[in-house]
Amino acid sequence: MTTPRRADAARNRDRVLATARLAVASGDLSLQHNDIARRAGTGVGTVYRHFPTRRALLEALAEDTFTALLDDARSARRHDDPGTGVEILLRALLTRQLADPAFAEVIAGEPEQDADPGTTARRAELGELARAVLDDARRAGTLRPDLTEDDLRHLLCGVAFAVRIGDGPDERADRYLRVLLDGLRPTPGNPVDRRR
Amino acid sequence: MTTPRRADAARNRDRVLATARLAVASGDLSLQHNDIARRAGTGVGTVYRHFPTRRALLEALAEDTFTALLDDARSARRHDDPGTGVEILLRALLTRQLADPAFAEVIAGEPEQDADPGTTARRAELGELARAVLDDARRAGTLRPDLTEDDLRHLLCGVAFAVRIGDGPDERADRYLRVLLDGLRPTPGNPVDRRR
DNA sequence: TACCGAACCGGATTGACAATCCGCTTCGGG
DNA sequence: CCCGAAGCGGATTGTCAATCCGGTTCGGTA
Repeated sequence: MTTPRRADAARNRDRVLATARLAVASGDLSLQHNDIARRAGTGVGTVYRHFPTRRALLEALAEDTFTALLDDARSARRHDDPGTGVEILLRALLTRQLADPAFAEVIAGEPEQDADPGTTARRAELGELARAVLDDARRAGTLRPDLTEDDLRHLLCGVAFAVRIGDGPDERADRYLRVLLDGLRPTPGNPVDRRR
Repeated sequence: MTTPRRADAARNRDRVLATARLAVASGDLSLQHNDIARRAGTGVGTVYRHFPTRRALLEALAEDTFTALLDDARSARRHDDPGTGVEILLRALLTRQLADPAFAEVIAGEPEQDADPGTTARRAELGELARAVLDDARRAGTLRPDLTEDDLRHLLCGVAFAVRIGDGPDERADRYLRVLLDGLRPTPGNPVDRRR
């Protein structure tokens, strides 16, 4: 499923992908096969053959961003101060989502058995990296202990959602992220449970 | 648009609404007019007449929850301790969304000129109540000053989104909400700006 | 009660879009 | 150069959205 054997097939796949990317960039996330086929100058069948599903198309579109995020995560892990590592990781997770709506949709979904193997692998690697970064931070006492890496993924998808609502995808991202980061400290005020 | 003049019209409207509510309760948020008409035992035309739009239907479905939330907000405002007021308000905003997906969708959207007057009014009142509650809290120093009531609405829609992702809409809601509430304090650690 | 115009009903119909399937074309290894 | 496999395209079928109008029902009035 990565790259077709025949040259013309590869060419077509690229054209479709480019067209789809263009559509997303222009704010159209619907990714309708018929539409893309017409714009790409291919038959509908061709689009369906390469990407049997909207989700398949999304995942292909998100691949680059996902890979870039893995790099971000690795550099977060490499960082000496665990608190900063967490901040780098989460900020990257937010930024990448805002920059690439296709990626945002992919990462917000739960892993599925029919996802393409590449996406599944990347997802797994991200999970491991995140767990490592978070473990360090918890050990260092910079992070409340009751949140898993999936919780944080969910929360950051939530923040991305919050930023997308309303107009002006401006500095709100920073503001919202700061709120979240502050909330991640181990129960500020009193050490264990601060219930009113 | 509230209630039709003729008795049969009112009856039909109620039947459609009840059917739609049932569909949503069963997890189907698509609210397809044809489908609802069939299940409600009316013609499609009838459904379209009463609710010209999916959004109109959503808003009608959300009305009760929205009204209940206004009560919540009033009681939050009535509370003596501003910090607790905020917590009550935000917890209600989250809980109501999780309990009523139709309401969640309505409140996540920005106000539109073609929204029904009732919804617009409720939205405005909620805005005023929230602003009051937040102002009190800011004056009392319990709340960071750089967040408007819209920011908080956005953030809580984000948290609701985060909770909906993944399975088990269980205790995650509490956990996520606590993180947010902690993050809302005026820059814990140092008073003004704590940028590492 | 009987009448009548307005309000309402229903579903046939038109149109947009999803997804498949198969006869034809093109590729590229031998 | 040949030929089987791989790929192509779009006609076609099915699903659903949305409208429109001839027929029906309501309820105010005399």
